[in-house]
Amino acid sequence: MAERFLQTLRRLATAYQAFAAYSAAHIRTLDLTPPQFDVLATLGDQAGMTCRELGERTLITKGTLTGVLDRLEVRGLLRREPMEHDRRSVFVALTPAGQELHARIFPEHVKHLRTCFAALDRQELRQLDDLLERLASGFAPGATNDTDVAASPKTRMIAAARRAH
Amino acid sequence: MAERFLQTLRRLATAYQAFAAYSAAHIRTLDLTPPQFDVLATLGDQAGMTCRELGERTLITKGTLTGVLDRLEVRGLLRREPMEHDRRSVFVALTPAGQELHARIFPEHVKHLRTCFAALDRQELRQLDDLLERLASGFAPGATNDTDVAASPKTRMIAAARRAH
DNA sequence: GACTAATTGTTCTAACACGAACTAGATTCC
DNA sequence: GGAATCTAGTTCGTGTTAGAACAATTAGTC
Repeated sequence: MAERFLQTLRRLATAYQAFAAYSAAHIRTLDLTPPQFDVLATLGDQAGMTCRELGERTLITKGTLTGVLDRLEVRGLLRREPMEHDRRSVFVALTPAGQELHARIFPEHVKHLRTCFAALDRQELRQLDDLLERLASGFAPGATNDTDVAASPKTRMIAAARRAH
Repeated sequence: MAERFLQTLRRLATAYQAFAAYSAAHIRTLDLTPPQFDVLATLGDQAGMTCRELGERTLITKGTLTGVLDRLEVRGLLRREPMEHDRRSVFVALTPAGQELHARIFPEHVKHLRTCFAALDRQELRQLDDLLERLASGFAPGATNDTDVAASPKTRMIAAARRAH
């Protein structure tokens, strides 16, 4: 058999793409972009964090993050403050308006996503978990993340998933 | 359990992201962007096709595709020809230089990707296939693709996977 | 045959995406 | 304590992304 793994790769990409499209379409109706939603989801119910930590969690590279935060700040959903101990760092947090928006749309979006997974029962979810984890560990060895290399590609609802606690 | 599916969602996104990053890093060393590689991989060893078909296969929306094709055309890797029967359509195909490049880098990239899947044996690949397919079918119901809605999100090595025949 | 509707590809806008260069501030090391 | 090094964010350049508006063309309908 010629390259059996390519079929699985294709399925992985297709499944992810379909899901991402479904999620993004809903987010757009909420008047946000997917990266903006990721930031909102990551900062929601939190005191705040530095740009560095926020970038690591959302997998948004720092260059991109500046622009995303700018747009949220202009809309009054987010604020930036200089850090006291380390004046290189910037502390970012949601404003009350941002928290309010998060509280309103985050549960709604999760509910919207849930239907995607209705086709799999609990045991299958666990099975899929297991396979995906082993797959990912195969090419994230120690994660040789020299600074930026880690947070490369575009994310999407990762933040949402992370907030499952 | 609060939203069991979110954990699986996170794994799915993480696995895909990690893979996409790994693949994209290699593609960049070949002096191409991922979408450009997708086009090259889709047109390789083929007579050619219309923009519409190319867009469907690579999941690149038509607006984006125009720019991607422009850049490949400028580099002499691709050519566009008017279609005879339907003068709305454009026929795109690789030039000899494009075919030569494809023949040189496509096998190399597949080889590079293969190591990612070394962690799973044949049976596990099949199992993963099955779960992913059922997952995707869960939210691609009839695919209510009124025109563009289908080809929404960013692709990556999808074309490579498709060319597994 | 003319009118309407649908399709193809391009153009345009706003937002991301990555890498690289840059500034300002903190650490290390001698 | 000062020089070399590292780190955090911003800015910039090129390319991708989706969506919407558009012109050109074809198809469907009467």
